Amino acid sequence: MALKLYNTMGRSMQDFKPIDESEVGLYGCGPTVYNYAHIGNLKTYVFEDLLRRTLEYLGYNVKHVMNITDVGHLTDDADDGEDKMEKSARETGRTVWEIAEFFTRAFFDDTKKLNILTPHVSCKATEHIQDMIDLIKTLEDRGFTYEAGGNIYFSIDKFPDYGKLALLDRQKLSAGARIEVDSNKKNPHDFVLWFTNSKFENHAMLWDSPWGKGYPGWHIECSAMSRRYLGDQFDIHCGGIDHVNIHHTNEIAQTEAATGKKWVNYWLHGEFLVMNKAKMAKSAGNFLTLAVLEEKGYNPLDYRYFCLGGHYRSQLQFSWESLDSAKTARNNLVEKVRNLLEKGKKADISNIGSAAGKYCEDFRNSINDDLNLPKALAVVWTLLKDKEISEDEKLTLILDFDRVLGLDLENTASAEEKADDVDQKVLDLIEERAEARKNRDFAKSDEIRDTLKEMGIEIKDTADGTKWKKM
RNA sequence: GGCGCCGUACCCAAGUGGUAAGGGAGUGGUCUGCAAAACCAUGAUGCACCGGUUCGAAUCCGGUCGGCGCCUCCA
Repeated sequence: MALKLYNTMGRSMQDFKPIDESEVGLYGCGPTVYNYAHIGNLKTYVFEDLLRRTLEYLGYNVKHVMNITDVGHLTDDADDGEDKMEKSARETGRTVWEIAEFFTRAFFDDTKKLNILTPHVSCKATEHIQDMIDLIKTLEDRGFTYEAGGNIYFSIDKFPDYGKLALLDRQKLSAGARIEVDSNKKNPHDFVLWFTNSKFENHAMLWDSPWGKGYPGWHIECSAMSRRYLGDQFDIHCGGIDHVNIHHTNEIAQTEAATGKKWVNYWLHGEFLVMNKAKMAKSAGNFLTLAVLEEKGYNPLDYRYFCLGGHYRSQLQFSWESLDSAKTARNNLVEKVRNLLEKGKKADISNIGSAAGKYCEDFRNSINDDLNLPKALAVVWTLLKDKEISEDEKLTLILDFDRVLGLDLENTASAEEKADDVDQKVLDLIEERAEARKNRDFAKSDEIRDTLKEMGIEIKDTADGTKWKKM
């Protein structure tokens, strides 16, 4: 079975066929670095990571590009809200450049903890201003722009296909229902390519351009940078579902207007994380970062496992209860892999038996089915319970599957085995307790168990002696 | 108001025409000084509700109720 992906363009499941078999071009919209990413943002990056890993698992050579939006964008209101980065800088007494640097680093710290593969190219908007200017000039030369009130606008009426991704032709474009329309716009859905007219003095990020000193509109950066690194046409563009209507719609208009060619073949969008019946957002008061989860004792990979439990195209309900269940499940999985590592030996995947091969096929069919990771996880659990499969084969298959799951099972399972960083005192106490148990002094034995628990060490008595692990 | 999506057990969640995956929790058991862990067993005659199509519907069609998102920066 070939890889099938749900393409937002056309709203249908389609067989994936790359433009060039030797390299798949993948572009994902990256973060705007004015604040920490919340776990809802991170859900989308986990999804994109699963997409990339799936493609690589299936043998494709992927070129993954992601932008870093380090030019500020507007906080609210049509085109005249305050710039998010400037606001963050003003509030914290740092420069916008420091803000961008700080939160870019924080973002990559988070993705690393989630075992998200680093994009082959991470490109900053501020380092590609010239590419954007060039693209705007092309649009200008081709007659898609107009100047009004000091800003350069894209005229959507010049681009007949406008809105095909978002099915906008089926919608009545009723802009201005919630915000005041910028009176400079010929069509309410026109958007700014270049601003020279900022409402705010001391706007720190300004560049020279043929239209005057100013800064780029938001949508142009993705068009310009994806084009630089992936060319005029490439395979897959993904991002959050909220980008369908405006951002991706505008990107398509700009890029296709400039090149005169179809741009991207597959558009994939990740659904939102939902908490207390609302999408996660700072304004909704349900803003959780990965750091908060860590403070509460969760491993970032618990959150990754949690994301694996739902399909990327479905909203995922966050609750502490469901995160707990993901944590327990991941711990159980790691425990099983640890046992397999102790007893089994990793074999060559091509030499497994036919019964085991069936699981390989099931797993592959699951991810081929538009990245059905919940189903793929079910395959893993069913495999673990199957008594017909040897432990060597189980280990081999699961470590192979983990190339997609990205749970870092081999390292996690073996790392927790190491005793290097444990206090000698802990080992002494365990020894002392064993002695007490031998003498049937259970009061003392239980007391030591409590002491160890306070030290963060959990113990269990098995037939092979007492085992312990960090909680 | 327009557009898109969703409603499956206590929780999370697959399943889009052939008789309900998986995980967590719970319960019972084995083991244990006890505990924990582990292992074994166990859960929807049912898929928001009503009607229709069909030999057959969670899945298709119509309606009702409820929820989410986008239309404004947003993952």
